[in-house]
Amino acid sequence: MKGPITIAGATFLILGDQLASAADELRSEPLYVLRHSTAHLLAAAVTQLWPGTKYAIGPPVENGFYYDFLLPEPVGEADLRRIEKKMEELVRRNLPYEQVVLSRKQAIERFRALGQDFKLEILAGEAAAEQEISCYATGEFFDLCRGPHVDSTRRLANFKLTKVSGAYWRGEEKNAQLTRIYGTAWPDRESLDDYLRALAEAEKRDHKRLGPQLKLFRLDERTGQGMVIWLPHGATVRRELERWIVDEELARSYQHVVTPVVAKLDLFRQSGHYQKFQETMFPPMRTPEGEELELRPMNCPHHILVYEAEPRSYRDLPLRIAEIGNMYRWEKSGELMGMIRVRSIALNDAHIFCTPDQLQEELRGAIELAQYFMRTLGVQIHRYRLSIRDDQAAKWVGADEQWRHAESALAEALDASGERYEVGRGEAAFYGPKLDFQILDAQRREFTNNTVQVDFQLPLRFGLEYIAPDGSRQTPIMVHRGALGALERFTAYLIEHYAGAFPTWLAPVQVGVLPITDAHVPYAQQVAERLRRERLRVEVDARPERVGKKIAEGRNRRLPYLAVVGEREAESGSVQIRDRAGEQSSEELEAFVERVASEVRQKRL
RNA sequence: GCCCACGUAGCUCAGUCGGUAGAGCACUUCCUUGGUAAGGAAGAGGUCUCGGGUUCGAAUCCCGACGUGGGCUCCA
Repeated sequence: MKGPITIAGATFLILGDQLASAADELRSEPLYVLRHSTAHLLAAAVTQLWPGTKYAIGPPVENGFYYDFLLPEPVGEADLRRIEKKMEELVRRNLPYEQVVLSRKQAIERFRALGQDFKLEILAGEAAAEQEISCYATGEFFDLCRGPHVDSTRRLANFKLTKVSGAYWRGEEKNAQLTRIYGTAWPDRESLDDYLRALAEAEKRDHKRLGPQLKLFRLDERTGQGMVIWLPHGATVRRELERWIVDEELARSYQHVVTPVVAKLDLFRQSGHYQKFQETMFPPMRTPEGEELELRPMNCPHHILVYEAEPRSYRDLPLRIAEIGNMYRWEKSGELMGMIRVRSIALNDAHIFCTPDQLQEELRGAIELAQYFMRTLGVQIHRYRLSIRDDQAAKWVGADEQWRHAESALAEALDASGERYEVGRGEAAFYGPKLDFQILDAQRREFTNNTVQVDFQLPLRFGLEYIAPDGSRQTPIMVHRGALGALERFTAYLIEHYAGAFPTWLAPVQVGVLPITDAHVPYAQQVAERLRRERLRVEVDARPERVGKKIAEGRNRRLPYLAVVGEREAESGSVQIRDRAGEQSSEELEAFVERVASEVRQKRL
């Protein structure tokens, strides 16, 4: 399951096993060694504090490390301080990290004597082939480990334990749940402090904090979990995005449709969603008349019905059916997160029905459109991932040949785009491989923002056809593609990306007009009216407050422009403009109107 | 769903050993009409998430439910 694989003549590094299976060069990186050794230090402290603890694995990860334990009693965040103290004590004792190479038999005996069942499992599993078993001893702590490590615990000074969570042994839900303790570790005090400071900064851009603060959205338990209330400001941002998306798609020969969020359950039986995706679907509704209705988890079946609305000829293809489609997924309660992971989802969705000859170009077009959207918004795709099957056949539907065809088609389209990408085995959709556009949130957690998928299955399940030039009936290929992604997740991402300071064209309020005294309110209203005639979004702050306060608040609200108007401006028909950078300028009202209107037209960043 | 936390005014948060509720901002009213980052005063606002329990007495301790956060699993 590890190592490079080859698709369509190109070779890719497999992701998904994180650093735990890192290549040998990576294992010797100084920072990797430091964090890996700190993980051992953590385990040494924990096993001293809680004798009888069984330790599982403890790899370095981005910014730090963790170690998984089966503890004799529950351990929580309140215990972290105590564990850190013990770690510091071990650091002061200047304990060496000593490599001990044992024969397979000796190793098994040793870990059996220690009662370390997880290590025995590893010896019987992934380390089964090795005859010489590398172990490391640090004081009384003894671990199965390839190393390398630092020479002594005294090299480890700049660490901090950060959180406790549950984690399943070998990452499988049916296995025992272990206690995972996370920490961060750095070569020097400054790097540690910088990292902790950056975390605190990231919290300030957190969409869960900024969203309610800027009145963009709220979540209320009375709507049910994962159901977003888009407040007027957030709805404005979303509406601007939607208008833009629809315009751009219409310009690329997409046809927009509107379809309902509820359908008979049989529709999802036919599509296969109910068989393969059921645990992510809301339970069916049973009507008094005995009908079974289902909230749709995806829009594809409805778009297939659009395709079927009339007989199709090859001349109709490619047929690009688009919708900003609402769908509902029953995500488990613990999986929900702010607006990034929700249960009511509005996807910038489309299904392209095409011939095999057209597939390449359609995939490229879908990739380019997504990139155009991202470029215009000044956001960056963190990485591209080609998600393919793994060898657990039960998870996937369709013939091998079609999967291979689909995988190579995506790989070729990606190659043509010139983007570097990685391969995610086992990350495919149940009906076909996909290309995932990955983004990072403020805390550098990775999410899939958008996908482009090739699908041979659904057209077959629905018996879709088109008449080919020779008069024969052929099955079209379906491309499922997002471009912007889900509006909830993407808006959350934008809030964090811009730290709430949306580009003017997206800003819920673009200009705040601030009269200096009551006497200037009529002129302020005039200015606002003029701006509104250009379809700009304006607010007049007519409260009897000092202009300094109005400015402070306008800045807190991240308004792109504040127009201060007083005696001078009213007389000369001008505005005193203050932008978000704090730059001030006096401008003729007409010049300002044109400047902002043009900035909005150009969607300037 | 699972593990670990958390839940006090609209928001951010204090609240000691169990003794009956506090601040700042926001809101309302009054004063102030002030030219570029927060004027002054007063007022109103609470079933301390909900339900049980322990106790003479619970925001505080215990149990459960609900919700939120960080992870795990899953995923756009």
